[in-house]
Amino acid sequence: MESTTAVSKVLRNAYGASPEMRAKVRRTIDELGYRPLAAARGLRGQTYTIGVMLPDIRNPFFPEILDGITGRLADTDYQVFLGPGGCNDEKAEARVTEAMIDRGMDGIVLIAPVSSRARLEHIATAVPTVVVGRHGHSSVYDTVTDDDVAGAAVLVGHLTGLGHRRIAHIEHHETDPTRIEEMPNAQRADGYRRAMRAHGLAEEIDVVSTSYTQQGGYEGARQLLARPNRPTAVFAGADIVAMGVLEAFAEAGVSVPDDISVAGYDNTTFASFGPISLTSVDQSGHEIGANAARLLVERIADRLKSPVQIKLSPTLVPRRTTARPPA
Amino acid sequence: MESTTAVSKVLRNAYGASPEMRAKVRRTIDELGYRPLAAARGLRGQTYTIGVMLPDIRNPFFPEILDGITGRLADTDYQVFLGPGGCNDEKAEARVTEAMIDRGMDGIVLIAPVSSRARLEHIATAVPTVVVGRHGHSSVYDTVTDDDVAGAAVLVGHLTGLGHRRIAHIEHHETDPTRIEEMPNAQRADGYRRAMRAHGLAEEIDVVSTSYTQQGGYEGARQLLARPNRPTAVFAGADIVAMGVLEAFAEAGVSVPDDISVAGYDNTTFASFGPISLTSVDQSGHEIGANAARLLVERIADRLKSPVQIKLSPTLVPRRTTARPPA
DNA sequence: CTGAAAGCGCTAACAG
DNA sequence: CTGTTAGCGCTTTCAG
Repeated sequence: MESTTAVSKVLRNAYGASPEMRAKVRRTIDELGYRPLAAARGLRGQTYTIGVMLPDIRNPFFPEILDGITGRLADTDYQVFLGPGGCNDEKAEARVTEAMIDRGMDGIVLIAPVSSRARLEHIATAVPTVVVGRHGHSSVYDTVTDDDVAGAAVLVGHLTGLGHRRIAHIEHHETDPTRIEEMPNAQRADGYRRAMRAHGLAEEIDVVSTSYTQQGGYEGARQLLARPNRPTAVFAGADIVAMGVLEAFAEAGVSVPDDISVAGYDNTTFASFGPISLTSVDQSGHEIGANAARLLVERIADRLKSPVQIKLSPTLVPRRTTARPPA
Repeated sequence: MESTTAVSKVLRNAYGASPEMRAKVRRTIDELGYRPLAAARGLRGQTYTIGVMLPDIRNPFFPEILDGITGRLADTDYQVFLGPGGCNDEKAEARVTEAMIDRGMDGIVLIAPVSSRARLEHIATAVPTVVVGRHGHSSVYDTVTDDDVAGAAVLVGHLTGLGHRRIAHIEHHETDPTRIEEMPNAQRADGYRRAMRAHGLAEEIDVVSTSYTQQGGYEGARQLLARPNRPTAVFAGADIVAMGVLEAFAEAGVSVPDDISVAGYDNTTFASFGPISLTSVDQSGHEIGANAARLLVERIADRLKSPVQIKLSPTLVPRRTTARPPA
């Protein structure tokens, strides 16, 4: 007769069950359509559940990361659940992460969290954690990021290569000092400044601070249009920002790229959409996700292993919104 | 001394605890930073977790529904988690729903599921369920849908009102007989046919069967362009399909709306984006989500209550891709 | 290699 | 109104 212990062992591929016993149990499980209750398993062992916090469902870049994560985890027993983490809202972020911890999740992936460093470490102490999209090391969690400085540089290089000099940048306004170091938006702005200087264009540096939203792009573009000496190219910190820029330019009768070139960052589906065809920087979200999942599984296996930082290289995707500046 | 029972009662706002006791317990909970383990609660009572299955993260219509759900649940103790349910993949859908049941979720919302009727009823038998976006009644689950027939009619009315007669429709090809009755795509195609007949345009009915993807829209548009007698307006079954249509038309040098008018369905952010400005039908996703959440909470409270079907009315959002047909 | 027994953190019945 | 006592379904000792 199969005991509950035997079933448990088979389920967990644990040591101490004969091949015959395994087969027999497997057969019976299939016949009865038995499914172990993950919540109960969690009380003693694992829940086989991994939580992914997405700050903004609407951002078309995140699905790429998610695909990378689920793809990497597809062959395992882990199930991924997404926590909707209210855009740029620390409170909402805290609520979701607490909820994940309360549900006994085995590990969590935080995508571009806005919480303080201290909170991230607090979370990582409670449960194995991988942070995506925040620069800056930690002794308790692993990180996977895109090299935003390099991405900004390659984009500025593309524009100068086309002959642009007056290249403006629209950034997401950041006040918090630690976040200035860790957030991708700040890194992109920094990369832009460095690249401009490297090309001898320090005098032309022109940064507009709004936010990484379509509205932010729209407002930023309006400000740039009001300049006595308009830029010939605009580097928007994210594709969604570029969308707002394109909208403002269309409204103002500014032709892209004939009058002004526009480039984004993230290579979202928006950017690749034919009629828009936005030049952008691709972060290879799929790889980011796959790496995050791998690191998380490793950390679940060994919570004390020393943290890893992975930095991936973005690539430029030139399209039809960038061209030579008007003669 | 507070007993575990007292704490449990306070946590659940249950009957049988004096105000003083409540206050005292609350204070101690705060001091100790105690958090109840949801998994353990679930073993006896509820997990305070609600699962939402999204078939496709990338579809910009779904976030609206999600906002409606989370908004309605924000003031409750329920926490929402999303299950990523591989686009149009019954296997993936089954895996996610099983996972939700295994985790002891208190209720689940299925958004536009593709699973068979039998499977939906099976799920609903195991856990309180609300199905969004599938027409057709059930005795075990509630449904919330948009009136797709009415939506198609209002759109066809808009086009005939502009003077169009040759109005083509691009639909998502459906073979399964039950799904033909239940899926929104089939309802929209049906609504289109009926509306055309109602306007005395039975002879002009022209349906292209591809899929609700950008690629499907692109291919459908190519087919329509190859017609000896091109339509003057195209009703794409979904905004994402309209995107593909616009791309094909742009490529072929067909001007929208001067040569051909184009309309979509769903009123996604894509459609509202200025430079695109696609005429579309708004499903009020927020309301759909809010209603789904309400029904689910009610069903969790009383699993035997008789099922409710809510059908919401869509509204037309006319924009710049539709105009009078060329003279 | 197998199975009986204890207990994970909570809630539900019950007795005080 | 309070506290004690049994489990929820699993995993994990620990004897056999």
